[in-house]
Amino acid sequence: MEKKLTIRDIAKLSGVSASTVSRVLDDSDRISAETKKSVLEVVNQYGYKPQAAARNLARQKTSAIGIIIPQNDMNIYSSSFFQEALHGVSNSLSQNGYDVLISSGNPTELDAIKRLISTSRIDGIILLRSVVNDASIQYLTESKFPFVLIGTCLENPDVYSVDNDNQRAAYDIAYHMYMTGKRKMAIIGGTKSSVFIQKRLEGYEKLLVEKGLPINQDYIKLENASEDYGYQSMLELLKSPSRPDSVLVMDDSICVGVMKAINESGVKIPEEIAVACFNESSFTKYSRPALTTISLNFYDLGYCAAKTLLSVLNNEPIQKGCRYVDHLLTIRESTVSN
Amino acid sequence: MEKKLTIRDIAKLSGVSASTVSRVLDDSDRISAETKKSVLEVVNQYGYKPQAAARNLARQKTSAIGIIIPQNDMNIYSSSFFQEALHGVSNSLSQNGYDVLISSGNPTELDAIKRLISTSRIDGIILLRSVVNDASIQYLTESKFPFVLIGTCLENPDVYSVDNDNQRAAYDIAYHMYMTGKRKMAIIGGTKSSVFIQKRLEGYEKLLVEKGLPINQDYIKLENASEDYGYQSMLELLKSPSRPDSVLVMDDSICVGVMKAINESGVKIPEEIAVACFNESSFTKYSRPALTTISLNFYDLGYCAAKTLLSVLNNEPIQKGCRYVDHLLTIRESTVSN
DNA sequence: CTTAATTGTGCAACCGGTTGCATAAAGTTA
DNA sequence: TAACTTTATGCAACCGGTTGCACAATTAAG
Repeated sequence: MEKKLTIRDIAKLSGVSASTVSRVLDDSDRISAETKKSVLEVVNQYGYKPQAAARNLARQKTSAIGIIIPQNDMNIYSSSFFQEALHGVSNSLSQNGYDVLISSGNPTELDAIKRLISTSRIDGIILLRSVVNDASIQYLTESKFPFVLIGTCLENPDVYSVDNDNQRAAYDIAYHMYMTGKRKMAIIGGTKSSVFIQKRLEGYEKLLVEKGLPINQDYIKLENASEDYGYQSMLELLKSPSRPDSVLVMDDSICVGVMKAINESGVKIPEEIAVACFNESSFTKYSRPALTTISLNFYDLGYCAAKTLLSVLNNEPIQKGCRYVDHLLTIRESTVSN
Repeated sequence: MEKKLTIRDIAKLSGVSASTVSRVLDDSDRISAETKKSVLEVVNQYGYKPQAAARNLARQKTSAIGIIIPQNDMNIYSSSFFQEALHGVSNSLSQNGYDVLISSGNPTELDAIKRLISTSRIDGIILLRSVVNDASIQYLTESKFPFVLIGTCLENPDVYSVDNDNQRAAYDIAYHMYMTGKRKMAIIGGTKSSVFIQKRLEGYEKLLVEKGLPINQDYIKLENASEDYGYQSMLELLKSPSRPDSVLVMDDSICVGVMKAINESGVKIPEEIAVACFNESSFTKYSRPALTTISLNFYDLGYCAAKTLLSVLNNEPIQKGCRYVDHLLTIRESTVSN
């Protein structure tokens, strides 16, 4: 590694002062066109890049944002969630000269956040969430540190958040079922205490109401998110006198149990019962029949969250509260016979 | 956010000079015990933390290392690979006051690396790799920038790398097969051009040789890594006059095809044929029967790579070349009948 | 009791950028 | 041509830490 050039070296080489070089790199309009050109030539020739630490110190901002690596207990999301979201965040931010700093939440997430903030390493933070209230959100809100939430829309309109539209997603998948002739839809898995499950239930019910279908409480199985709960609930539904003709499952892991129950009882998919579930995974792709899924676009979530955070940091006027990104309905054999 | 305290504020509050505070925080031995105590009191009381940018500038190091987010084409690894490795890296580094900076390889990985280096944002880099030679490694080697490789052991002993012991892993799984009475083992999936597949083949053959079993070239199906290749290869083996009694599959996604072939032909697992594969995933856990797997410990990979990099950065004497971390054999129904 | 060695602390320069303000040069206006 | 803007650039201070060196205070040695 040869010696690093400083801004004063570049200044000397182009016959101007350091301040002029600095302004050229900032594309200030107080510098003449010729000066800009000649300085940029030198800058490019030597591949000069301002040193981040010096710049950050002078500007009193870090040009970095922080993210905490989620523990794997975010089981509502597919495992590629984090990686894809990160790509989105990183692409959006690097276009604007920002870095992304990550930290495992060690020992706790809140500790990690405090550490990043207190050493002035980051200007803002992006949080991945499935719950509404927790210590980190409260801390950030109180300290007025800029942050954006991914994965949960808060009631609080002062908190910026980016989420998938769970209500719309459930509605879309129910609509698809309806269009393939299904009229007796069940919904399985997850607990009503989660906000995103509530939203999905709303979407499901919205379609039923719109189409004049009855809301049958026996078809709503939302007490637990385990594979076994999926298995047991599906068995019950299959034995019931008014067996549903379609089922929406809230997660692919729960769907493993659901499929097991259906296969064991020899009921035909999708003719006798159609199956669709949330979250794409190797199971949904490789299952026989392959499963129709609603997959959430994690890249966009990250990209949009980063954009939002940038706007906040630049004090740009921006709509407060929650914004939604699109989801993707992948139709496979489990809902459409070929 | 109230005004940030500087080191001079703390100095004033504790009645010493800024340099003394700085030295106290560095635990320098040229400061008396009493002074340390009284300064630390003030520091703790106000929660003072030195500002990273200023410290980095003065010390001429960034206390940060970089990682490029892999594209999802690292299909040899389970999808939790990155996340777990990152946890390992982050935990190891944050204990030593280092930050982890990530970047999507945009537009290319090499560009991302050059950007991070040229702005002096990082002191070192950790690369995730499945191939031996590429532009990034070459660039880093030539510019003598400190880096550690995860996932590939290079021939070049000047490059530090951390990897799973693929040879040992294949040996272990073959040993397990042998101990359950299997004598005719096949090995399926992946191409011999990958270093890690070669290593696994070596481990497989090592066991056969040790136990005095013949190496049957017909049992070695290493031309392709697709699900379909797994399906076709397994069909062939099943139809063969000397049908194997066990099969090691190089990846869980390939194993999807293998399982499909076995199930279609009605052959019993594990009695007639035992199945084991590399990489844990929802498929291997939820498959019926559940699959015996070798899972690589990604957290340890990251942790060990970070430790290695830290040693390099601190010029500590350290064994050059490659080091291995342990893997985990998870025995399930597909190799042991209950 | 003087001199030398040791220990603890402060001064001030430095890291490499940025930016308010002063000023020289060029352009306008009367 | 004098007075007034406007435009382009440089000076120097500043961001908030770190660290070599000087020096005062204390202890040890002669």
